[in-house]
Amino acid sequence: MKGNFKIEISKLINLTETEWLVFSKSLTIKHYKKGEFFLREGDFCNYVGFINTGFFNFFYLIKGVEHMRGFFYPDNFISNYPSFLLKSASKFHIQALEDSSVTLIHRDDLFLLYKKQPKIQELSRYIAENLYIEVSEKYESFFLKTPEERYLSFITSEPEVAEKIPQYMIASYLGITPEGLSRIKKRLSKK
Amino acid sequence: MKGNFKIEISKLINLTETEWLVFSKSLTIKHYKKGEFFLREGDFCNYVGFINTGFFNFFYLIKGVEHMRGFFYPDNFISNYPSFLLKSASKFHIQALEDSSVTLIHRDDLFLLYKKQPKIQELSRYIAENLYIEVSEKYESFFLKTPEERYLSFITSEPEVAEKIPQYMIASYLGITPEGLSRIKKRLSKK
DNA sequence: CGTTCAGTTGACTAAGGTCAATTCCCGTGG
DNA sequence: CCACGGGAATTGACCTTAGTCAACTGAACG
Repeated sequence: MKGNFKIEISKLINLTETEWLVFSKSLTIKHYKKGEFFLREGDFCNYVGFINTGFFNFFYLIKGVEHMRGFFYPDNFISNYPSFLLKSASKFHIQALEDSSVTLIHRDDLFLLYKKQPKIQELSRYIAENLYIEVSEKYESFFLKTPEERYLSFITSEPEVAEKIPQYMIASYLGITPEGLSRIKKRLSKK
Repeated sequence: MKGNFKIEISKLINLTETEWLVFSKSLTIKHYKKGEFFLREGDFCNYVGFINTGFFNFFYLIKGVEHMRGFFYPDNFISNYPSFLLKSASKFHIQALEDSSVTLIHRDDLFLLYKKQPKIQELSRYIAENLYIEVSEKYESFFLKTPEERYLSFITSEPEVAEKIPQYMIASYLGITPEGLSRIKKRLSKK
């Protein structure tokens, strides 16, 4: 619940008890049933969330085909950050794969806090920096690895995810077809 | 020169003249000859730069093969931001493709400024956010496009770059071999 | 003129995509 | 408890694309 959020935040910035109280006034908690959408394509993302419990994925829907692009786990932030920052329409969907609980803050409240509390600005800087580092690494590894290598590093680095999602989602996440992944697995099992 | 830097910065944050003076005390200008390195693999990136004039690229060197990953233009920031932030060794090279002039700030000075001037923190938040948005888009388009489509969108969206770099660099940037690009061009010319 | 290196072309190979058929798995209902 | 239905996963046949390696062309430069 909110406890976890506070713990994670305090790893990034030091808020006094009063600062925390001010901050937490802008927070709300929302629950999502499995299958519900945090955000739909075309919508504007007005919130940044922190996942207390549950699990989300995000995907592009192009010509009827879902292109899985990533996952959001507990103790991490969830948002379409480009849409959130640029106030632009989202190009992808974010959907709950399990019943989930998310702590939300609205863009307007966050931007107000930047002025009142410089530490919140520092927090957002950390978040953006970490997001950047994360996506950079994904980007680079995508270039430098074959689908087979991506599959191997996926199941070893994120086994929890790999176990709880169906294989066609994994395939899509790796940028290949279900048939392709099936063959890769077969090939690997022969080694 | 520094003028341009000031103009670009003032698009992002409003600094008073005195704030600017404090800020600019941390800045130095460095010149790079064509071929010189802004950063080498294995080095620690201790600076963020702003390109006044010139042109840089960055690439991974893996088993003797250069993997071109991107370019830095005038009026933009240049750094290996993950290395800069995490104080980790750079995994790639950044090299000047032309004689260049860069305005630099050292990590220590920047971090000090965060405490003295909250606006600088805001600046860094903007920068990180923009970097994130940029690399996210590149990442997504890489997934959703074939090499041929990537080539077409590259030459239409960045014609200046496409014209001034040799074709084997373009191929590497698109994630294909020079031969592959040669065939793509041939295929396209037949249409 | 040669030398050099980027770019092209050809022959061959391997990896995935596509489409269709089949099998597997699991939940539901008789 | 078993039979059935439907989606997920696998398999096979065939195709397309890019990789690899080697040969060749062409332009730049001494």
